[in-house]
Amino acid sequence: MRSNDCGDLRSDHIASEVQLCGWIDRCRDHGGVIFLDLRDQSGTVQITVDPNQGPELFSIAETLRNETVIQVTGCVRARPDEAINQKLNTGNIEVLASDLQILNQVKGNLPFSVSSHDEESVKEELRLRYRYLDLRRERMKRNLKLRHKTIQTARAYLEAEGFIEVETPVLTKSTPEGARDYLVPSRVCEGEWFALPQSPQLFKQLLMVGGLERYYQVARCFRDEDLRADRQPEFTQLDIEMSFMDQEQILNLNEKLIASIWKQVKGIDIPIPFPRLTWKEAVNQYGTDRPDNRYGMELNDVNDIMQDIGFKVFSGAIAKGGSVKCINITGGNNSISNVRIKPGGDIFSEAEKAGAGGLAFIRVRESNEIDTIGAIKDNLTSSQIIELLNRTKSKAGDLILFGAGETTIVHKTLDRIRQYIAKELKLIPKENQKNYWNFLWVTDFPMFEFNTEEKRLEALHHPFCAPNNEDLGNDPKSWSKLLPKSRAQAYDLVLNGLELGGGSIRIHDAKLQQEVLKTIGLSQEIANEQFGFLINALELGAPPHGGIAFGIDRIVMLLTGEESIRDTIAFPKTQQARCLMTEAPANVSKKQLKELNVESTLKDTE
RNA sequence: GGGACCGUAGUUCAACUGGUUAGAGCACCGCCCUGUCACGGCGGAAGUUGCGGGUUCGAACCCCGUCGGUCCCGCCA
Repeated sequence: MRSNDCGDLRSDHIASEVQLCGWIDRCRDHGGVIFLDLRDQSGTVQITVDPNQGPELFSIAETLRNETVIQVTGCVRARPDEAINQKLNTGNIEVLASDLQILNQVKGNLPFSVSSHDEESVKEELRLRYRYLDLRRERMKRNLKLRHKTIQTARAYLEAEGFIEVETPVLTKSTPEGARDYLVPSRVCEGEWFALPQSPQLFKQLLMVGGLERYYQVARCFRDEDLRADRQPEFTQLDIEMSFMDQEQILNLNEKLIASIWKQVKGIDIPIPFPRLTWKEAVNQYGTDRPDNRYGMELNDVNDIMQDIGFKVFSGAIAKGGSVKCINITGGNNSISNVRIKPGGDIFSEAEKAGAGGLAFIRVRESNEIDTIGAIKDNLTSSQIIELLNRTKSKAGDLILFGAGETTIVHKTLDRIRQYIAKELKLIPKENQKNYWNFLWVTDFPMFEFNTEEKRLEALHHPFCAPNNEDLGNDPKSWSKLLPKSRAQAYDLVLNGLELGGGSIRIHDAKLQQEVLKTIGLSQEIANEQFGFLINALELGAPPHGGIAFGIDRIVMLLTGEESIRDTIAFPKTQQARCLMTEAPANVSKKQLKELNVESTLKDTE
């Protein structure tokens, strides 16, 4: 149907006869001559329709509207000097049409303009309803190409490293831990249900037991939880697992993988190895396990200074087992007014959203003088003030903000304020600046955290992470005592405050696996019912193994600079997990439900 | 489950404090135009202000409900 792509035509093609297909991006009808911008996947080129080429051709051209699909035959020719358009890659030439076929018309009005010349922002609701039109636009096309390149680069790298891609089931078994499952009723096995995988975790471990040694998969994962800008009910992981590799080797391999993606996709050399923080360091210094450490304002623990002072908000918090921590904002005296940190202010309300009751502050003046509320100032001795200023490395002109209370709330509050202020004061590097891409490994996560609602320990990552050998020791008899306080051989890759991926060394010992399941409160019976196949496999020659999974959608979001992963996915869902284009989910017939032995408990509204 | 914001011609936006016939750009339709490239000129059509109810002499605007979208908390790694 076509001999060339529109966007590829250059001066070299002058005098050659070409056939092109594509969409009308725009037309300019001058009465005597008509210019058509013809667009295909490669770009656009100007088609010139001259009445001298025949009245039939010309009268067809007069009827053309935006987004009509046409086929053009014509001759490439140089534009007159005064008509050269430097803004276009194809701006030196044009195609003089000799024949023009309409391949498809546009009926009625377009829901929105496709041409990239119309940069007006179209409501996302419309973009999603007519996603195929949105995909024709430059932005989505660019994002999907970049996504493709990201995945291709990963495949090439892993191929070179001896990995093989294996597909794992989408219809699988519901598991008790983790997110809510999407369920699929089985027709054949009456009354029983499949679940869609939250990740291929167990299958990839079983591939290792199966001797595959190096596996990867671009795997679709499903989680039936509420959505966010960076969360979709179905999303894609680059899932990797390998045998006979320790944590150090796995991290090395993966930072090379990430560096090669950034090199291929963005042309940027990312220095390796990536910096590392332990989980404990991350939480203590930044209040979160995925810190953005491109700007300062680290958290300072001032419990020792504040524990006995007369200001009860501070000393009382510590007495109850909580903490007092603070961040120093360089030059904050000028950049942040009191109104903003007092009740009703924007910074105060950020603290409130994190669960804080208040937001204490100290303004640092010359000669170690401070300004703050009387209740704090009157209760601090000058040596305590000097100690505080030293601890926080504060100078005259700085502003110190405090969180006091339950330690997790203090961390959450200061983490949130830190990020908010960095954004407000424009402390975050721009994409063209050198330290914009800030990769970080966070390691040594705890194995478990306490779930206060259910009053039991929960796996922080998942219950298949191997504990740290030093923490656990060699005596199985002491495992039940040592496990709850052990660190895991688990790691997360963090980029600019976003978690890109995470993984761990897995347990390959059946006894230890059972002990971990017991620790999170699964009885032996339930553990066997849910994970018997895994335990059996671990008893039949499982190699030491570990791996990682990266969130492809998030990686592409960062590479494209988009603020939502929806813009990296061809057909995403709305926050109500609905597809506006197909209108899924939708009702099914009673007959279908009956076959599946499923009945709705919703009242019939018909 | 909870909080915040949004919904006006096909589309992007406007419409003062509740006050005449809800306006404009682009798109669309008609006419004119041979070098434009976000072409230009003249004219035209286009609206259940998401939907339902209420308050009011009077509602796009205020109130209640509902549907849809976005962001966030809870939830989720």
